Amino acid sequence: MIDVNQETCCNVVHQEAIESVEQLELSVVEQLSESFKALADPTRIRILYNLSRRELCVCDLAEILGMTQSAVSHQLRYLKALRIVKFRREGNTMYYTCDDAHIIGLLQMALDHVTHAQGRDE
Amino acid sequence: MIDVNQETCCNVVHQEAIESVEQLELSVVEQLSESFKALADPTRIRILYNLSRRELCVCDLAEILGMTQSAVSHQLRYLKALRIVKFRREGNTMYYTCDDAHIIGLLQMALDHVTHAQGRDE
DNA sequence: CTCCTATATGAACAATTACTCATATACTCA
DNA sequence: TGAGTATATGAGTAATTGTTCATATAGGAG
Repeated sequence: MIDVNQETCCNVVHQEAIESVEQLELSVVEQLSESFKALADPTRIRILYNLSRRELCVCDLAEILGMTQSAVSHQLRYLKALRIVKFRREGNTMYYTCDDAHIIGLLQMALDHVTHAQGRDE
Repeated sequence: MIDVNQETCCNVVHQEAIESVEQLELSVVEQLSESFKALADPTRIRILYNLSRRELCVCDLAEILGMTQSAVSHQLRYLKALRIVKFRREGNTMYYTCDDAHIIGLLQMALDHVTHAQGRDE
């Protein structure tokens, strides 16, 4: 069965191959990329790593990361919007934590790979 | 012990808190973000998902994704540079696969979370 | 109330990104 | 050789992103 309507590219589309993989729903793909985007930036990785180990205030994070309070605060806002970090107020000070098992799991899994698979094939 | 030299932010840096978390090496953080960046784009997620299930040519991918051959080829170059996808030539046709256990593991873990934890607290 | 401090936020900007378009490359077949 | 095809790639572009700077908000101490 030679197939139809592919303006996309070439003529040698393997129809059977195309149909053999069940596609992900686009909303699922969006959710996936949302999670990975949160972890795709070095600053956010370091923030999440620290907040997964200990409750810290904005100021502590700025000191640890060697970044401005504003830069840290912007990233926290991003993570807050995704509900990845939680926070509580104590006077003027905001304390943040990360207990998102999903995100921490992804981070830990990637970390295990990087720190373990050293000196093997890659 | 009140601490020293923090021009970063406020004066209420919790020295004990800062020192309690062992920091990641920056090179490790870079490697982590490299992996997550690869998965942070919907197009790449769909490409990797398909290539983890089956060997496909550029043309098939373009058809599946409803994108131009060029766009797909650019993303494949990106993934190739990170050694996340492999390929073989058969005449004019390039067949790509993804057997990177690390990346597939991350993708699968995130996918499990999205498709499982539906209707619970998030 | 006023001043001080910790954090949040809007605007601006440079860097990066994902795509399009045109073209180059590399292979097949005659 | 030369035409045809599948893929790769460089330049250009619009959109996004991570930061800085200046300022706003909100609570505490007096």
